[in-house]
Formats: sequence, structure tokens, C-alpha cells
Amino acid sequence: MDNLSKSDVFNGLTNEQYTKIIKTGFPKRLGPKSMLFHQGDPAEKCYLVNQGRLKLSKINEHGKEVIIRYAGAGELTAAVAVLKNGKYPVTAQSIEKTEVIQWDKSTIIDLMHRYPDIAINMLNILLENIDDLQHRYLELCSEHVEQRIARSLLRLMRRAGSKTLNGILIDIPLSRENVADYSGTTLYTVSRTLRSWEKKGWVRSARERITITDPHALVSFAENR
Amino acid sequence: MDNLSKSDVFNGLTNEQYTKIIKTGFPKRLGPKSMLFHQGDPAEKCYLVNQGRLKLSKINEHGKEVIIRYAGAGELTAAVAVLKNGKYPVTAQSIEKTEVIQWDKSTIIDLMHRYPDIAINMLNILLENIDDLQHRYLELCSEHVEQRIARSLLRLMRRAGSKTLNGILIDIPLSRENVADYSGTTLYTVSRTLRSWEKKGWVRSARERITITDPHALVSFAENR
DNA sequence: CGCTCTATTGATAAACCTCAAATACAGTGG
DNA sequence: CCACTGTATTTGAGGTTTATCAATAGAGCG
Repeated sequence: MDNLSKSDVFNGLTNEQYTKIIKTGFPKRLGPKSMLFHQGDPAEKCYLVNQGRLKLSKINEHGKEVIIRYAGAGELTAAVAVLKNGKYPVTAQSIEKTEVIQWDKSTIIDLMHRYPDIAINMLNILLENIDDLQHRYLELCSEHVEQRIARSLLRLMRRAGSKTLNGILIDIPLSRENVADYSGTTLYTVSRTLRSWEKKGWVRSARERITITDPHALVSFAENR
Repeated sequence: MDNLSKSDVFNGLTNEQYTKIIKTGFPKRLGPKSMLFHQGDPAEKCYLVNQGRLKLSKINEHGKEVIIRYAGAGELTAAVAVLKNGKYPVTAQSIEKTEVIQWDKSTIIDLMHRYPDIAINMLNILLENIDDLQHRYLELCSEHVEQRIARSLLRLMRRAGSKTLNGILIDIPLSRENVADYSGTTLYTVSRTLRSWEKKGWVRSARERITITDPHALVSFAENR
């Protein structure tokens, strides 16, 4: 269930149908750290991540940022905002070289009519997102910072982990500040925490790269306070 | 937009259609503080609140509760969990004498086929819920406790406020602990905070009843730190 | 090799929780 | 109508967690 929201909106369609659908959209290339859309802007297009990764976040009036989620290849964003004729509820920024495919409103509506599976998949993905957010909301309310950091890393690991010799690398450029914004804390606390875990041999970290060397230890830490 | 999620799943249908639909479900009466369903249970029925109010919350393994939202008359809960053949993601408990109408899976699917508006409305309500939760997530990460309490009260006021001589009464039995669980803090902090606001003339409170006497002051407090 | 961005670390302070104890309140049954 | 009982609320003291600020070190890039 953890990878449903990672899975394609186009589940259940044939490859043929899929390529046909892709052709109805326009590809767009983004450099690293470029803005795709900003919260509050009128939602005119929706985007499918083809390569790379987007950071979806919310920013408050004082500039404090909170990362809602990272969207990787195969994930569709802003579709519902477009359908609702609404505004983007979050800000989307690429974090590395990224290619997205964009559709405008009329096209996506047309696609959904032609391929009803798309709407159903979207609904399911939406539900996963709600679930995830509710979980994180509970964690944010009830757990201590280090615990939340552990859970964040594990969550990111499950969604973007790749096995290496030393452990599981989180395959996202991830600064201390990013982890902080994802866990609801500060970059200083994240730095201290990662350092202490590194000494224990649970993680290894370099500049914007985190490898989890002992997932089991992290899990048990997250669960037993 | 704040009252969309409060609005009926049956928007756009005629009264005739509405009464017909209601008759396909079974009414169920609940006393105050009785459990309707528990998180993790298999989701077999969905419920429409007819009278009264439900508290939807999540509870972690140590018993710490977080209130996701209060569902009042006209609000449907657990529909998507049922459709997905899943488990209830939250716990639902009545907080006063409450009447709900229940449908099982096959009936609700049948209804959605017969009245497509229902599905569309559900989707919209779901989106409002996501939006709300994302907002609160940001607030939880970025704001101080008193600010969050202010926002909680204002949010509850907008959804369940009724005008009285002294101000706007939040028409939900609401203990200090409830407010705490909704704001991500402790009942002690809520108590102190409400006390100090009472001295300033912003709110009046009795046992499980909160009246906001100066909403404007609260709003400005929430926004200007 | 400088410049910029990221990470580390220490010192300090603030925000908030926890625990304990007292008090107020509403409902119940005599 | 009143005493009784179980909650809800208030309040204080003390301690912990975590944020903030400041300063330094390190990494990568042109």
C-alpha cells in the first residue's frame, strides 16, 4: 500500500493507450531547483513527472516551508486542482533535472472521459495521500522530534530508496533543511540527530545524501520512543 | 469554500431523489460518546450524519488521540474506505445524541451509479478535507501553541458556530482536552490560554462550552503571531 | 582559489509539557 | 433539597525538549 501512491495514474491501461495519452500532453524540461507552479496561482495545467522529482510544499506568510511530499516519476500532480477550476494548493519545485508532461484542463477532462480508469486511479491515489497525511499529522502531534525524523527518513527510504553496498540510499538530494521541513523541525536539530545516528552506525550521510545503513534500528527507535 | 466540506453529498439532486436515497439506508441511533467504528476495523458501512455530531480521530499506540475533524449533519464519513474495500483510517465516536444513516458497500455503489453527482460531490468534499489537513499540517509545523489554539477555535466556530447574545457559541461539547487534541497540545496549556483570553474578553467559557466574544481579536492574534 | 551553499557545534533561552493538588461543576439518588 | 461522586478545570512549580543565534568548518563549482 505504500507504493500505490507512487504507482501510475495509468494503471490498467495498455501500453498502446498509454503512449497515445502521453502524446496528448506537452513535455517540459526543468533544471534543478526551478519552480513549476506556486501555491495560490490559478491551476491551469496538471503535470505528470516523467523523469526527476518534484518537491511539493506549502509556505506560510513568514516564509516557513513545510514539505507535503516528494513526487517522483509516474506521479501526477495538480490534476484535481485543475479539475476544480481552483488554485494550486501547494508549491511545486524541481529538485534535480526533471521532465514533466503537462496537460491543460480540457485535455485532461477529455482523457478522463475516454479512459475512466484514470479517474478511478486518481481517486485511489488521493486516498493514499490523505491517509499518509493523517498519519503524519498524528505523528507530528504525538511524537518527539527525533522520532519524527526517523519516520521521515524511513518514509522517504520506502518511496525513493535504492540499495547500495552500504545500505539503502535515499535517492533524493536531501539537505538537512529539507529533512527538517519534512519533519517539522529545524535544520540544526536534524544535523545533530543525524550526527548521533551516524556515530551509532544507523546512517551515513554526505552533502545532501543520506544512506540508511541500519533500517531495523531506525524502525525500532521510531516505534519504541 | 469553508462550508463545502460541510455541505451535502447530495448536492444537485432533487428533494424527491434525496428522500428516495435516504430510504435505501438504515438509520441508527447513538447515545452520547458511543463508538461508531474504530480505526483498523474493516470498513463495511458508510455513514451519513443526520443529527448530532461525530468526532473523527486517530489514536496512536500509546493512547494519544488527535482529532482529525468533527462531522456534523449532512456529512458522510467512511464512504471511500468502504469503496476501497479497506479499513477505517480513523475512529468515529458520537459526542452527543446522534443519528446516522448507514449504507453497506453494494448499496452505496449502486447509488453512485444511479446518481453520478454523488461521486462528484464526494470527490470535492475529499479535496476540501485534504486542503484543510494540509493547512493544519503547515500550522502545526510553523506556529506556536497559542496561535494554533486560536486557529482551532476559529475553525470550529466557522463550522459549528451559532450566534448568541454574548458572541458566537461553538455548538459542540468541547472540553479543554478536546481542544488540545484538535490543536496538538495539552489540556493544561489550553486551559491557561483560554483563561488568559477570557480575562482579555476574547472568549467566554463554561464546562465544555466555548463562546467566542471577540472573533476579530482572535483572528488578528492568530495572524500576527 | 575564492565564492557560495551546506553542515557542524556550542551556548543560551524560550516554549511547552508533566506532575501534583486544589477547586468547580453537573448529575444522581436519597 | 442536599450530600455525594465523578469529571472537568485551574493553577503552580519544575524540568525537558527544542529552537535560536553565532561562529566555524567543509564541499563543490566556476
